[in-house]
Amino acid sequence: MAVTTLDRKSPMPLWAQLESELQRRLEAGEFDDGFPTDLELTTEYGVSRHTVREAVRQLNRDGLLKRERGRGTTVDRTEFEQSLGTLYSLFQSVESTGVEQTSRVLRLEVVANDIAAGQLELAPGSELLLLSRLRLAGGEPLALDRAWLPAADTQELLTVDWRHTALYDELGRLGLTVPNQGWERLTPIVPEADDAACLELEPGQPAFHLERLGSRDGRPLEWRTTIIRGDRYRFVTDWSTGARPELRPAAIPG
Amino acid sequence: MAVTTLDRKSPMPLWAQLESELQRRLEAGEFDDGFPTDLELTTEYGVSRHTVREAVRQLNRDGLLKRERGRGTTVDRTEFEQSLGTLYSLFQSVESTGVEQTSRVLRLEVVANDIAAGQLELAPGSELLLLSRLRLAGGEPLALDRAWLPAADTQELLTVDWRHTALYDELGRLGLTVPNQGWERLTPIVPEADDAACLELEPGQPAFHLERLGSRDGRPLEWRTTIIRGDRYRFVTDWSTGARPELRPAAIPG
DNA sequence: CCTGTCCTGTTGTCCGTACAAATACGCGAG
DNA sequence: CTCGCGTATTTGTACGGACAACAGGACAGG
Repeated sequence: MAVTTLDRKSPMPLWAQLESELQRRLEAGEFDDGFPTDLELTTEYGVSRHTVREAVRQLNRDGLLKRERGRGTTVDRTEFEQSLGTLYSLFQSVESTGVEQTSRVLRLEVVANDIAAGQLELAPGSELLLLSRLRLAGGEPLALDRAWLPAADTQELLTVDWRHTALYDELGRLGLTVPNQGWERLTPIVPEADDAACLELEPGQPAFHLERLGSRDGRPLEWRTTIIRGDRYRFVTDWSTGARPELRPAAIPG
Repeated sequence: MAVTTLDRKSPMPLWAQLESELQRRLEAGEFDDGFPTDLELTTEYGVSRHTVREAVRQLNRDGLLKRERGRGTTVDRTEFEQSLGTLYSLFQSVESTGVEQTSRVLRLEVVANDIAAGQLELAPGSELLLLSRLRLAGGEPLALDRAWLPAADTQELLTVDWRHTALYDELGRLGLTVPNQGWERLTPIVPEADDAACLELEPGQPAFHLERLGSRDGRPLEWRTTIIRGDRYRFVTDWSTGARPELRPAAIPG
């Protein structure tokens, strides 16, 4: 183990070098059983505690670490989930109200869909795994979720019991690639008649339409469209000064 | 001016007290002609430079200040606008495409509206100033905007030429109170027939409905509802790890 | 007038120290 | 065994100093 990877003659500040070094070791999983204390890092790298704190402060700000006075510094494993975007926060916010969420699988099969294939950068007519679920919150329909994945290497997903689990959790559990970046797009729509019936919406009632592409290092892995009931779930943002504007879905009681 | 507003026996850290104090003075406009240097603040408040930097660091992180080595610390006047939420970023993003924005005033009069009065915490039947505008981008309808303000003290707004100006700009220009906090709520709707006609939307087409309450120090000042064409403007968020998810409207070309 | 140099002011980085506050843990009393 | 207390550990806060990096102005020389 090289302990002195810090170059005092480098134009890059010491704390920045230390930050990169610690992030590298974090991603390598070296600190899964406890992060070093400030004192340990000062002796290990031969820098002052001030420098250590400056480096750790950045990692703490990015949500990779959680520091607690008296307890020490720990690795925050929730960071990735927090960055999963609108869809994740929707189900998260519903769950935080204490309402139980379940899924009813409508379709789980290999299909062809040229729109999804195009988003996944596959040839038209490529075989795709379609997972179509109706998501319920407390027994009431919440959203209609369709996810397309390349059929290659995802055959194991066909045997999963999807009623109480999340797609990414299953991908990780089966050792498949989990997206680490992507984008989402939100539009208002009036659902098709059959979709509206699924969601128990009156015909002609509007809803949110969320499209989502999940990728791993730039390679598309998952195309998803979600229709969210607009009468029971809204997006709310506080823009009080100081707090960053952040849209998060809010369940409407009743 | 009391210079020593810092209480060393308070449980709140010195740097946090200093941060609040500086933010107050910032909003009061005291530093419009230059922000003090670290050294000046240390002598003025009798704390170490470390404490000053910790306080200023927060303000810097929130985007209120911009520090530059050798040059000094300056007030970043773009921050407030950046925190104005969805509505601001909508018009901002449209403007960034180079398309010219204009407004056509539909109504500008004193009315009574119990929903708006309730949001503004006024008695039902209170007199409100209603500013109803159709917002155009490049000649095409973009949004239908209705703003209600307490009629008291806002009579001057009746004489403004609203075609090329923003509500908050006019409030500031006339010396009236400008909101500094608030919230927004986004839902999907199918606009009423006459609203749809205004926006040149086919009947039955969905749109975004944005409701907004702007306040000053907790006192409601402005209730606004905006209907945004959903076929030409969407909310897009990137959730690549590291970058915070941020919804911003995206104009759809064509 | 233009240019390069020096000087000054300002923020960034880095070191040292000390105490406070919160938690974890061992140990003795009951 | 359980509870409470004191001690050790760990991070937060706050002080001090020193030098480096950078921007900008003053100034001499061409």
